[in-house]
Amino acid sequence: MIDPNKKIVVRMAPSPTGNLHVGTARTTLFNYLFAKKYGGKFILRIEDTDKERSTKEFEKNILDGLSWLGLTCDEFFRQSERTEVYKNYVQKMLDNGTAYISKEEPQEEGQRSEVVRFKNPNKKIKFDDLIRGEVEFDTTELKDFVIAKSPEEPLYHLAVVVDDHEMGVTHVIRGEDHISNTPRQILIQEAIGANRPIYAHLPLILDADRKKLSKRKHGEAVWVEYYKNQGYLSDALLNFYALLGWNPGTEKEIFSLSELVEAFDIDKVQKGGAIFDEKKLRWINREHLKMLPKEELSSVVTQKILEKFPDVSVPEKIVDLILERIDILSDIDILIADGEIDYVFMEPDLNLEKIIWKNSTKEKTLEHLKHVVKMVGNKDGIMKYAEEVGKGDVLWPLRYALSGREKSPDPFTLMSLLGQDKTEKRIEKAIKLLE
RNA sequence: GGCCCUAUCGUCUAACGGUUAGGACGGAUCCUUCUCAAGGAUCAAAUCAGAGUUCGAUUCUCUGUAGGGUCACCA
Repeated sequence: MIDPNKKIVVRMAPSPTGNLHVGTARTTLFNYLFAKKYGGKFILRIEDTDKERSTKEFEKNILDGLSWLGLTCDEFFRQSERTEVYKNYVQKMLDNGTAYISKEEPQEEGQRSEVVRFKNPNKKIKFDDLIRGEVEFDTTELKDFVIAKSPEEPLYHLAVVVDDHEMGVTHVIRGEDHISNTPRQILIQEAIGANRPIYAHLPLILDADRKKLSKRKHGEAVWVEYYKNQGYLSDALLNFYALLGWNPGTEKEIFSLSELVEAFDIDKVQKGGAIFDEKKLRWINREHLKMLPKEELSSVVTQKILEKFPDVSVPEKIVDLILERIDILSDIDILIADGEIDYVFMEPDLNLEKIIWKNSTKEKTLEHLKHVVKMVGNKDGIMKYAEEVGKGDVLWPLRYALSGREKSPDPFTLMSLLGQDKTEKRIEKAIKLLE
């Protein structure tokens, strides 16, 4: 299937009419993986022939997003800078009769009274799709479609075919929503004498209702930027995109980008659409978070804590504690906002009823705390005592005295987080409350 | 509606035409220092339907059904 003697050239051709979409990012990844796997070239081409809808802001968002993801291209083009090239091809087609100037009745504002139409030979087009196998269309129903508003203003199909030809693109890997564009583009290739690239149409990413992901319905959640802002790691996102429609043929699920390149095989790409499951994405992100260097996570955590508690010193040990409770970086904000770790930096307010474990008594609890406060730092001693008199009776009030919370890490973790002084102080406070 | 694509647990998916149809996410239950979290273990959970080919179909063929994509002077 892959000819080792022929250099592979793929391209990603996003249109800057919106922010970087997750579907675009996924398709880019597959192009990137395919190119890197076989030592090919990966071209990024901005398809901004639609001057009305394309903006520099969107282009920047797409470029920034791809670079954040680490999907770097080998060559870069912008269609708006290539109008001369298209003009030549339009002229060529006009000259050889595969296209003609057509008089039109403008139906909408901005429409021309003259456009360039393709002279449709009305034939059957058959092509081999790397993923789907043989696909056949009858192009008759396409009629003489418009390929340019004017020789200076090419439309999508023309520009794509010309560029893929000029840039030597060997493989067109794109979303399945383009499959019905393929016969049109093959027709144009034949008209200009271009080689036909090998096509591979990727299954779509679907929402929970099995529909194409749309901005209208899902808002910002269709943008890569949204996931970046949520605190997803770029490698985790890439890992997740790859598993949507592809599998390594092994049971390995967590991959770095370079591991994906290594494992990638286009023959293992699925045909059916795949639902975007954020739960699985969160899990993948957590797995990547666990592999992150400690210092990196530590600096993020520290920074977020200092936003709420400006002058505290942040204990190193808190990073592990937080890592256990989060899937994505923004979960840290939630943890902090909910006061889940306030006890580390502030003396908690204690509630008399809550200090006492289940059906224990005030007297017993007081006795236990008085005993334990003398053993701070001696974990074995406390455990031994707790086992003698009843674990819950000792550990619950101890933990509550330190955290002021019904749910928290265990008392020994708390003690090491707080240090001896604070620990003793808090237990004394609980004792006072009980007396 | 026309054309095209697709069809294995709820989800992502594995399975030379021969498996007790496997794994992962999520869920449930249990264990693990009192609670939580994390971790571990166990369990539930699928071949869209009907024909055909075959000694034998998840796998090949056909039909049906369902879902999706696409039908611009957008890309």
